[in-house]
Amino acid sequence: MAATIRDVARLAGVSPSTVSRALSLPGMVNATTRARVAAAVEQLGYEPNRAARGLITGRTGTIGLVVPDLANPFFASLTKGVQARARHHDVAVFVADTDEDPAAEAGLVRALSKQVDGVVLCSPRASDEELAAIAQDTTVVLVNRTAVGLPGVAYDNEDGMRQAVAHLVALGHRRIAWVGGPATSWSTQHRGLGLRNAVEALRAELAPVGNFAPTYEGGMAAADQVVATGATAVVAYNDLVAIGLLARLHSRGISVPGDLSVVGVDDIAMSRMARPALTTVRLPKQEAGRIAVELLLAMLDDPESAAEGSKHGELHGELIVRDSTGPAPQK
Amino acid sequence: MAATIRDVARLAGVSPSTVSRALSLPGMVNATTRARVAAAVEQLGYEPNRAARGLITGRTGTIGLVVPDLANPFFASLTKGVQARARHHDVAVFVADTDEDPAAEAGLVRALSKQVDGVVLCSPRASDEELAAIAQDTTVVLVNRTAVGLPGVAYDNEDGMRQAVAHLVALGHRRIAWVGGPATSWSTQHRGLGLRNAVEALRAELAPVGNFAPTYEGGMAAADQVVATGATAVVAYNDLVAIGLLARLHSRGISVPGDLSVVGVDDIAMSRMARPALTTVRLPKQEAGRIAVELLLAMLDDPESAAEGSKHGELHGELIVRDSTGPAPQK
DNA sequence: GGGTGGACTGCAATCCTTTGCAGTGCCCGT
DNA sequence: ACGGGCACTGCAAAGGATTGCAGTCCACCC
Repeated sequence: MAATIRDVARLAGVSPSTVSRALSLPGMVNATTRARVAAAVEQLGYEPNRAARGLITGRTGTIGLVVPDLANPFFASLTKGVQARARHHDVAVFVADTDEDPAAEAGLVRALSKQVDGVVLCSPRASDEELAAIAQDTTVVLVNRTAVGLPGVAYDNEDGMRQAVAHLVALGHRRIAWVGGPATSWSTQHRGLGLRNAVEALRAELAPVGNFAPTYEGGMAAADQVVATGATAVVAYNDLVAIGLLARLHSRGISVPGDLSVVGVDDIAMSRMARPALTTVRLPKQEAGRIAVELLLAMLDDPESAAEGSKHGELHGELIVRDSTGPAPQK
Repeated sequence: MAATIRDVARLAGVSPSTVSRALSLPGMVNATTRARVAAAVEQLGYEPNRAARGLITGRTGTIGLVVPDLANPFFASLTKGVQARARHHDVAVFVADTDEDPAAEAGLVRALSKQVDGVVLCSPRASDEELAAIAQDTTVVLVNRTAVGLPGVAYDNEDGMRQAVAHLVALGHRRIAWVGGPATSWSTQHRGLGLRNAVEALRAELAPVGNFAPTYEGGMAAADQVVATGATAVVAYNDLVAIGLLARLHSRGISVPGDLSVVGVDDIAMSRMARPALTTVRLPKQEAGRIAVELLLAMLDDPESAAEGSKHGELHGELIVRDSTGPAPQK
């Protein structure tokens, strides 16, 4: 059906080898020949068969992306970034969604590894050991976390938390509650740490209320405990949790930001639509996806750089102040 | 590196052909031979090389999915459904996001068509002619709309709108505003039609306020016009628009549902987090993705059914009543 | 006992492209 | 005038799996 390299060769009056070279190593063929080949390619609408090319080069021109949940806007943005960047490099992306099941990750990556050159893995919960095992199968770039020995792109959570705390302290808050996400989550750990450091540096006080699901429901569940801490401000694991807090606080008649200021993390689309619009630390999600792709592709092109390992991208968050934070209430 | 079919053949003491058959046409090989092959496969961890197989069978074991915007929760859910179902069939999914640029669709499908067996296309804006042209390149299943001669899965918008109107009329509303999405959108047209029919059947009155972007901003922009119609209820193109309406109405001090009832369409995650929680027509988004995959795979397995054309899936929406609708105000 | 058919299995071609190696022809230097 | 080198091009193998065709072997029938 589709034109093959032989058809092009025949039409251009050259051998298939020459066609192949004219396309991939233009410097190696005479300009006039190259033009004839180009014309034939054009006329026939020829495009190299990727399977055949992959068979011989060992490369598929495809990368995989594994995320916990596509329906989560955070991962959707990430996916968008990955996809856009990959297309820019003429690389296709297989996406796979683990449905928030960390156990499925390893199997998925293994299955994927046969069909792709490498994978971008977003695995907030897995341990470093599990990740190391997964990385045996194929070239892996982590996103949204780091792990020793593995390349990845992550956010500077400490810095983001510092910005949030500085904002709250400037508003007069002294006691700040912290609603963590899943205990095993890399981000929870780093955000918690960043918060402790920031609070200490600014002579405020942190009131952690434990670990909750990183969802709207998680936020609803945490709200009453937040109130019980007596804090005048709260930092939530992410925006979904913050919005859950907002909902429960509202139904309890607690005013935000009058009685309690709320800060989220991520800046998903929903945040600016929340009522009150949510103050949050914006994470450049698409950017993370883009950088992960660049990192992965660079490793693929030059395996040395992979060996040298631990290539990292680090991204900074930016505090977006909206209406959910305000001056601390006077006692 | 990885084991090939010849390695397996050697270990099992048979020819590569027999291994191939043992795996894909088990009935053709002797049970004991098959067992030996199976053991060898197991021991070597053999998996057929997809590129090599694709080269000869002409099938890639991959389908494409083209959506306007992955970051839109509606399409994210759809993607999730497609992806899950495809994995179930051991088929990989390339996803591509057109960034809401209908002009990019054709090119994207064409590029994709070289690498996939077929594509699931979500193209709300393209004309029937454009779609027909696109479908030349490869096997296409439409999702979220229909077009003559092309298979697709769509929602019964008329029915969904009828449910919404029946609900509103039962609450005493007689004049219902309608905020349409992009004029060229298939869904806008069908929802508008369904609304007109339903309103007529129930002796109410429709007040269309025109076409807006299918976004939060679109809803904000439409709100004042909705108010100006004097309607006591409004149906929005989708939930995003409805949430935008909610925001603007709130800032104008118009009570929902006290002064005005609001109904959306889609039931995205955000809707139940809105304030007030949004009454909406829930569309089975993942289900649509799943069915589209089934349809596509069936057409691929049996091209006849493709020729017979116009295979369709139809899905029904379900009205989810939350807090944004209430009794019509007494004049 | 020879012939026929059935049940398996193997051979070899094929899918399409890339790439190491071996030309071919020409130019230039000596 | 001849050898060497350069620039370019072609040959052929390779990559891994599938499949039409042909072969082997055995059992069974007449």
